[in-house]
Order: sequence, then structure tokens, then C-alpha cells
Amino acid sequence: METTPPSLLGLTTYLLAQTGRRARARLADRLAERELRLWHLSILAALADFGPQAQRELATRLGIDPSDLVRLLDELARAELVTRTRSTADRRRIEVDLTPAGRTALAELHAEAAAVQDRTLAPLSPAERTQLHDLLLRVFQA
Amino acid sequence: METTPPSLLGLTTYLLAQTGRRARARLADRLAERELRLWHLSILAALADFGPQAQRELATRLGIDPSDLVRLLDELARAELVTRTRSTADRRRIEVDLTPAGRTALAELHAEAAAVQDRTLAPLSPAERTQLHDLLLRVFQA
DNA sequence: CCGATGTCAGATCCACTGAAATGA
DNA sequence: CTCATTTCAGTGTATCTGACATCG
Repeated sequence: METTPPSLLGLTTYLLAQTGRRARARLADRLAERELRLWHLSILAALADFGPQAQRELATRLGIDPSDLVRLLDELARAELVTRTRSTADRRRIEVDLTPAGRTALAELHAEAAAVQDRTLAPLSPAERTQLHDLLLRVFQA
Repeated sequence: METTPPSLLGLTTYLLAQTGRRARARLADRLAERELRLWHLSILAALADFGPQAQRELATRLGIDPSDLVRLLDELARAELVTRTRSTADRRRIEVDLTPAGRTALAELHAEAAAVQDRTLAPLSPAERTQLHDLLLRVFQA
């Protein structure tokens, strides 16, 4: 039996970290079935939201190390979810873009994420979910 | 500039994971100054809340792998925050207990955690903090 | 069954390289 | 125009963590 120490349950940040970890792990499991990881979803989302962009832009946006991004993009390119094309204006830069397959994959992954979220937040009513979302958003933005 | 993709900001579980991660990292940094990690705090808290107990009990309670617990206890014992004594009733078992130094250390760590939490939840009013806590607790318990 | 040791995969971080652009 | 500096993608690697397998 797994009984968390009450003194830790009293820490909001502990609950935050633990529930976050669980949600993360669940989604990661789902993505693993497609041979993808959480970063891949973030990358696809960033490309959809902000359009094609150079790797460096992507990296700073997502707060990921550029050298790690290279390898993640290798995988996405191999799966033909993104394309890499060298910029003609600045030949150092490489523009990354979604392929049509990348867009449909992103839509599916979003659906998976929504399903995981639905399961994770099951104990909360719809009103409470939006409440939680608003509170977290304010914490996140700060 | 680090701009998170809006489609991810719409996911409550994403916010959960990210804010949790940040809080976690902040506290971990503080603990590192004392050569301790997050698990150490959890272990000390569990011993304070539930009293002396065998390693296996501790491990299942905390949801940690028993083999990892061994090494964490090695460190806590070296810092003289816990003692390991072989049980007289069942000579296989090893009872772990807090030392007085362990108790005072725990109190200090709790204060650190509270400080980190205060900083993390700064954008929220006291009422909103308890609201957030209640929502998270219900999600966590499920 | 329990504590302990060994090891392995994943993630994050950091240093460095070669090509290309920029600016004094 | 030249040379030093900076920026970019990419490679290699060290470190840390969590999970697992096995041993005594």
C-alpha cells in the first residue's frame, strides 16, 4: 500500500509535482506506442502555432538545448513528420516545417493528450477544471 | 525569448507538469546546498509521520524502488540523520529511524519547502492557494 | 522475502567543430 | 578587403536519474 506522508500532502508544490509527473508519464506512454516522446509533441505544436522557423528559434522558444533539438528533429524527419530546408537568405540556418503527415499526426497526438487529461482530471467537474486551469496558468505565466 | 506554444498552454496537464517541474527544480536546488535531494526530504517526512519502520515499508509507501532507497539511506546515515538497526523480532528486517539531528534537519527543510512554495504561488491570493490545493489533492487522491 | 549491488536506458547539460555571416 | 568575432547546425560526451535484474 502506498500512503504518502501527510506532511507532504500539505505541500501544494508537492501535489503539483506529483500530479504533473503522473500526467506526464501517462502521456509519454501513449506517445511511446508511436515511437514518439513528449518533446516531439511540443515541437510539432510549436511548428503548427508559429509556422516554419529555424532550429535555433525553435530551441529558444521551447527552452530546449539546441544539440538535443537536432537529434529530435532527426527522428521527426525520419518519420517524415517534418522537413528541413536550408535557408537561401542565410545559408547557416535550416528552416523546419511540418509535412501534411506531421499535421495529421499532431491532431492525433492532441486527441491523445486530451484523453489523458480527461482521465487525469476525472475527479473534477467541468467548472472546477477551468478553475484549475486558470490558477495554473497564472502560476505558470509568473 | 521563450514563448510556449499556445496550443500547449491550453492543456491543463501541460501546465501541471511544467509548474510542477519548476517547483521541484527550485526546491532541489535549495536542498543541493545541503547535499540532499528531494527523496531525502520525502524519506525524513515519512519517518516523522509514520515512525520507525523497515526499509521495505518505506519503499512501498514512497513508491520508490527498494534498491534506490538503500543508497538514499546510505547517504542519510552517513549524514547521521537516520539510524539503521536490525530488528530483533525479524532479523532480516532493518528498522530505520530518525536521529535528533534528522528531526531538526527535517524542520529546516520543511521551512525551505514552504519558502519555495510561497515564491511559486506568489501570483495567487491565500484563498486561491487553498482552492488550488484542494483541487490538486482531489486529483492526486484519485 | 529482504537488503544490497550492478547495470542500463533516458534526459539534461556542456564543450567543441566546421561552415557561414557580420562588422570593425 | 581582411581578419576577428559571432552565429548556426551538428557531434560527442559527462552526469544524473529511475527502472530493473540479480545476488546473498
